Amino acid sequence: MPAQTIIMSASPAPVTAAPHAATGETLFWEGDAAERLYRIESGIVRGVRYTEEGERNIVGFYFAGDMIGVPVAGAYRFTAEAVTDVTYTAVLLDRLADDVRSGGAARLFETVQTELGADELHSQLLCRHGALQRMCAFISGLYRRLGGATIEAIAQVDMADYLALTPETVCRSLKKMRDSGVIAMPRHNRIDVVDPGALAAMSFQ
Amino acid sequence: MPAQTIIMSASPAPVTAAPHAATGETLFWEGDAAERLYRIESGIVRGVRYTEEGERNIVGFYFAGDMIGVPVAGAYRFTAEAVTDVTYTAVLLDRLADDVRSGGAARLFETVQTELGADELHSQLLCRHGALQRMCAFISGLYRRLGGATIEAIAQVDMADYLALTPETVCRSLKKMRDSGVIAMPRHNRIDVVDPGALAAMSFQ
DNA sequence: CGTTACGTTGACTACGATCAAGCCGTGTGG
DNA sequence: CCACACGGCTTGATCGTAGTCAACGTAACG
Repeated sequence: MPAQTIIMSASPAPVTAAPHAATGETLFWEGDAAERLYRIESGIVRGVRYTEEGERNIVGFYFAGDMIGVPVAGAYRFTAEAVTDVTYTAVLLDRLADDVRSGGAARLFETVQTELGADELHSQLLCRHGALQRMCAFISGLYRRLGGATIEAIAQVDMADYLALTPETVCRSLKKMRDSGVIAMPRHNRIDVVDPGALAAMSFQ
Repeated sequence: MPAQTIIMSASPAPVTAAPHAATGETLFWEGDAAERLYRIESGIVRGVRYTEEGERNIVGFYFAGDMIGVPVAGAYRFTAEAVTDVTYTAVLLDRLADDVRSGGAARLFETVQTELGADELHSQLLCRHGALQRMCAFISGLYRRLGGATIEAIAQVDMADYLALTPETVCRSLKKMRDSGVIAMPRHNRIDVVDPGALAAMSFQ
């Protein structure tokens, strides 16, 4: 069950602690009626969808500053699960409409940038032929997005489900990247980007 | 150069002929400042993007009723090219903001449904392993979207660039589908869906 | 009528999925 | 505290499939 905490209507003075979701918890479920958007304040969230055949797909990873939960036909497009401990702010849809009213055309699309951008990125990654290039492009993208050399907490299984690869292939690709010296892995779930330039170069075959 | 015709501000009485783009013409360019959205009235449009390495990617096909041209950071996300002759309506962004003002939360996301849905579909297709399944899912999706048994005018090269396959593989997959009797191809650029059920079934391996 | 782009077919190859086995780290119960 | 089990990671061997290269056929257009 997702955490149901939301920012209540009118209590501006003392900002209570931001709502929180522990590792593995679900923020919202695919298909549920969307009442609010979630703005991630800290931590990592993964967007999950299950195919008719029962395969798990990851549609995106989301980070601090991202706004997720945009509905299609009133329902959430994917299930949002906390990869790490996550703090977030919930924004009621009605409240959002007010914002747009005052913000005008420019603000109109701000709220959907995250999901539009995430989907776009996902397609671009999947278009790359070659497991190694896909992995390099993925890690390179994370490196830029997170603005730092260290990527932590994302399981290889999740990368596999995101990039439409098998866990074995992900593992082998990471090994190649280690052997090439573009990354280091002090622990299994931690990737240090050593040579960002070479990493980016390897994204384009 | 794209057709620059737009619906002018206040002339409600006699509806002039809808703006028109001939086969191959460009409606808008990736990266251009987005001033208006395009609502397709008839025909087929493809969304195109070129990678840094010069490869052509097709990000989506759009049909009558679809609204395209949603900007990210003020710029169009892809180039829109007319696959067939196309008629469309241009909606100024300012006008759109007015609409949202009067329409409230529900209308807020209506304008982005097309692109959000298209990106989602694209990811789902690309996630399928197996060229035949990908092709079947693609054709099956077109069949449902177009609400008819006939799919015309989409080149195999375009399908290849959309599904991240080679033209050769697309051709061979279509041949298999012909041999299985799920589709017929009276001409090279026309596909008749003969057995929609079997087609859908083949989408899931 | 020639040119060009697209489609078709075949032979070969490379890459990633699959199957199988073992390893490691974490968490739980005796 | 250790034993054990579980999930995730790692490595190897094999196989199938889609990419590649090459050649030819066919439709569309000026």
